[in-house]
Amino acid sequence: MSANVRAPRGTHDVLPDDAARRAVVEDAAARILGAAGYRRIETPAFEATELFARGVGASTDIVQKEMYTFEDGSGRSLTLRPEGTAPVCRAYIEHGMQKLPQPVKLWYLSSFFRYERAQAGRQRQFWQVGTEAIGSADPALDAESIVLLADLLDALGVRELRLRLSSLGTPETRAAYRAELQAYLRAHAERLSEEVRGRIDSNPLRAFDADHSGTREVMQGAPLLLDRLTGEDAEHFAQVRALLDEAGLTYEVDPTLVRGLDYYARTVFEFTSDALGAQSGVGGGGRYDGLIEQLGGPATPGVGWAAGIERMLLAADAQAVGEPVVDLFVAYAGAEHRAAGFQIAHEARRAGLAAQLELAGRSLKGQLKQADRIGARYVAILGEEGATVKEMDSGEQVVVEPGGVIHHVLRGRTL
RNA sequence: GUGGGCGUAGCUCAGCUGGUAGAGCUCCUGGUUGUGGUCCAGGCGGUCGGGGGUUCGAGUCCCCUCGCUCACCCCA
Repeated sequence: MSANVRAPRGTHDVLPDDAARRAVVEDAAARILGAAGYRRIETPAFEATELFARGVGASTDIVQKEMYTFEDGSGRSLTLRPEGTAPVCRAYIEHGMQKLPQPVKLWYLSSFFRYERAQAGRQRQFWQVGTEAIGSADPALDAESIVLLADLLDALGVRELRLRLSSLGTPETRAAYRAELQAYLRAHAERLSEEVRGRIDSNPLRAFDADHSGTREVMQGAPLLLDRLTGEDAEHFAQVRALLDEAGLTYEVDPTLVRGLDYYARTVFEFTSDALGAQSGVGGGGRYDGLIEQLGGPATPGVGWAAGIERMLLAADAQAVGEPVVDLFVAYAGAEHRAAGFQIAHEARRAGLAAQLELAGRSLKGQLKQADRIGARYVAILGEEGATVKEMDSGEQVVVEPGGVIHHVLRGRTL
């Protein structure tokens, strides 16, 4: 390894070409979510550690081993945000948004941080676009939320998408089911993998995801949460499904769908793309009706999702991003004309043109080459006879007064 | 944290059984004493990831280490 400093593991520079593709994502999100009444919010990049410990759940991998936690100068424990829902809920409480018309619909596009081993589609600093709709338990809100994500993924051309859907019930149902599942797992403990056995207390639901053959056999006969939903929860789920059906969305009900954060209740969903590698989830979310209360606010329902920018782009057809337009490149035949060129380039920009000036001391030949590379439509060459304005496509050129360059280009632009 | 693969110029790569480094592309200059896209010539650019060992000699062999990458785990 060379002695040069590199970007830390799991981080990367967003270079100009990539930044242009991201701008497409941001524009699509702003358009689609804005049309549905969502307004942008941005929360701090770091928060009190306690927010995530309480909000995300102490037993989750995120809290147990993936947080970037540090002390600031006064000894406060802070953590780089590993996800977006808890911070937005914190902001909802802190700013008294329960006094606004409900639901409060918010979206964000921010970076998040998790200390994990990087691989394709998984970075230590990653970007997500996400929504949170807080203050209503209406199943229409769940369905609308899912449809919005589907629209965004569709607009971006994300390939080979699949939507999985389930319901976790209310916290009470979930707790009762959890006890039932734990009892079942304990009864078959000897056939379970060591890892799953060790998680019976902390996260029994995850047993459904195990690859271990003995565990899989046991899970074939395990009780399913979907079968234990109360009448209200079952009805809520049925209404979400009916609305999605009506919207023409294809999905698969997967009773084993488990999301890795503790705050989910009732509806949960995840979009995956088979065009991706092992990290196939492009976006997912669900309802978190108990979270606001958990964080010290009034009992308030909410639903939201997050989608990974890097993963959406990986799974999307490479969309050609248009080259930036350059109206004018100002070249000069000798250094004594540089000051005049500087002024013309500046004035051209004030007149609304995209204008660039030779800035590297190239030979005239090199300057024309540069103008060609950046796709300039006109080049103004300043010299003894005045300004030679050359139209690059045709190669035609005319000599004008230096003060007439901008007028000439402006006229040509409308042709 | 655990495995597999890979580390030679900015990029893509070559370098045979060890003899001390090359090509293409890019960039700059010149051919055209003031003019692009083609062509020709030249130039810039590498302690061959790092350290140690074997050897008269290591980019080539051995050991260690760091990094990148894919996967496990988990998620966006």
